[in-house]
Amino acid sequence: MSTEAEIYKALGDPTRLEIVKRLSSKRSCAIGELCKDLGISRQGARKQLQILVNANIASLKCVGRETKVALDITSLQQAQRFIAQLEKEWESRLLALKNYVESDK
Amino acid sequence: MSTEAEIYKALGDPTRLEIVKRLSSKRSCAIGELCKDLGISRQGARKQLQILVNANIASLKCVGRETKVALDITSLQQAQRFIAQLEKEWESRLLALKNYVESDK
DNA sequence: ACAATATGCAACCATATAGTTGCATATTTA
DNA sequence: TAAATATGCAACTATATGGTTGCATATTGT
Repeated sequence: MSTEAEIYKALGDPTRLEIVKRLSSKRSCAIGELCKDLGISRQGARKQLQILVNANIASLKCVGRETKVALDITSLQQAQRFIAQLEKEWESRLLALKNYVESDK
Repeated sequence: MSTEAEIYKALGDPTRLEIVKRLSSKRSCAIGELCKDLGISRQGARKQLQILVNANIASLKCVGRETKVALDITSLQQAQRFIAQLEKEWESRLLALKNYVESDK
């Protein structure tokens, strides 16, 4: 399991976010194809992919001589839930403040 | 306006995420108070705060000799919408695949 | 006025990060 | 089998990052 910070950190780089965007609209693609799209070296792309894999945002599967990359949405959902929780606390605090102000009328 | 990657990058550090958590349950607090809670130097906390401010996740307001820090949820909401959009694309792709497979029966 | 408090700015440091290149290995195809 | 393709691993580099300390400045309380 990844921590929230790990997941956000993985998403917090333009190259990796671009990878995630591309994977979200593709079924899966090979590393070689991906690095051409990104305009960086294969090894550069591979390093970023490993970070996404470690954060459970992407998964790799060897198929013959290719390595297929696919998106894994579980961490993305975890990240989303975390923000939703923050917003919930924020809103309940605002509500408490509102009640306090109104009780003072 | 911040890019998605900037927002995630800002959230992708344990110290900054801790700051965000604390701010979500507090109305606002001074920098001095915050750095004591975090167990790091005031300047260390200040640097992290500036990153959150640049990402529109926190805002600063001078009040006398204090600087009050408050959460700004607009960027958090933007980050959440971005993930929601990714998931939407992901799901529609899965649905298309499902339809394709079933049409093949 | 003066001490205490709360802060900002800048320099510094150790480590992490994003990318590169070179070389070795496994799979496919001719 | 030999060439072409797709990849992994390791070393290297320049820059970014997270934190520190030192010093200057503004506000508050006695």
